[in-house]
Amino acid sequence: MTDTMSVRRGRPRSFDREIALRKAMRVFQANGYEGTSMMQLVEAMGIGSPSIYAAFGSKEALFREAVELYAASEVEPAWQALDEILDARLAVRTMLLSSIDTYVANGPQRGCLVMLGANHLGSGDDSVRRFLRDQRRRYHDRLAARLSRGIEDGHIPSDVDPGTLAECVLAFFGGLTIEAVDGTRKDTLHEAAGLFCARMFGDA
Amino acid sequence: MTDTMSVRRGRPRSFDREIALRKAMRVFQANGYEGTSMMQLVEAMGIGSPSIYAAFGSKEALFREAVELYAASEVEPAWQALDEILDARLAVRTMLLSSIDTYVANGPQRGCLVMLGANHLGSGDDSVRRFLRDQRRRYHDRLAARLSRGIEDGHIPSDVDPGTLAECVLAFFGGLTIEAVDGTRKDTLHEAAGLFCARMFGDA
DNA sequence: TGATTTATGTGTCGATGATTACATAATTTT
DNA sequence: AAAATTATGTAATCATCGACACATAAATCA
Repeated sequence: MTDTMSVRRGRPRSFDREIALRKAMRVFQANGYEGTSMMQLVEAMGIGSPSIYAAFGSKEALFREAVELYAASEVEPAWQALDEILDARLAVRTMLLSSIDTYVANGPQRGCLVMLGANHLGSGDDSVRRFLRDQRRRYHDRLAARLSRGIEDGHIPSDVDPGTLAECVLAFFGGLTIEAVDGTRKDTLHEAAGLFCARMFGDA
Repeated sequence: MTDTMSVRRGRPRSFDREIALRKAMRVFQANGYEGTSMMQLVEAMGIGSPSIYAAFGSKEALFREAVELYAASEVEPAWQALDEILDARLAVRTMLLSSIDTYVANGPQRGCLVMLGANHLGSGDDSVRRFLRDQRRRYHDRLAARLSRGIEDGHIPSDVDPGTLAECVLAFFGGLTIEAVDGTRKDTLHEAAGLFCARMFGDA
């Protein structure tokens, strides 16, 4: 069959959609959803707002794409430790430590866009917050699944509910991101994460 | 000596400042700093915006007073467990469990105003965020001091740095508030906090 | 009572928010 | 080359933001 997309006609887009999205991601990461204005996006992406709306639909749709790109390119590398490392205890610890490196690494952008990207308070009908909340739920489920497997493997004592344990890890994880934006130093966060894992899972 | 305040003259204020501040606190708690508009405050407090500015100075000044009232009336009761309970392990656990009750208790207002009251992301020159960050630092210091005393008392093993331990507790605490606004049920949070304390401090 | 002081309500200010109309420019198709 | 199609930049739209000017009302002081 032929190409599913209709043939491109008319004036071609003057910018690279992926690059523009990545720049938007940086702006959102630095300022959050409500904190970034269209003007900031226009300046950072180097194109006019009509082009943004034509290419992405709306500020919220752009934000969602930016979050997905962020999840794939920034948080996923750290979380892959869960899949790659055999010992569940070491896997979780590696994930936490790598995440800390990610948050504190690139310049003024600190903190996780998934965890802190939008206002946490506000009437519950906020679709942006619901979107981020669902993302967080997925991280919880992923953690719970990995810990459950760790129990089967005998790396984690079986007297705890993996869901509860995942809740602990995710809560600690979320608090870490707040401490990161509060300016806590990387080695301090590392020490805290190390202590947390040692106590929660026993010394691996 | 006479009253330090100059004698009250002219038209007296038609509203109770404390009551109005408490109502403002509720609005801020429900919507965060950036999320609440002056119009919402006007409606909730039952007075015009000029009266608000006359009584409190600015939206930010009102927010600061609201946060202080919140800290004194909402979080302090739970944190007093740190001072009142002799065993540091039980003190911290009681503080966490009571805090959870506070967050999930009063209707739609979930989550801690000190932890989640303002955008976490944004250029660092935001005075409101700095204000909340300083509040959080004080909680860290308070935890560290209590844990340090717990080590002296022999309730907590002395092979850990109380500052690092406090960092763990505060991170977990902050993450709990995010989970609370995400809708996690109270008993789930209780179980997580119980497990966290059991693992971090040993069974008390 | 009359003068003074202070709070209130109405309405508005300039700034900024997201979104889009409109005319123009740059392509592809015929 | 002409027609059709699509993207771009400028500028406007409508809503809302925080903050305040102004005249008025209500109290205290002399």
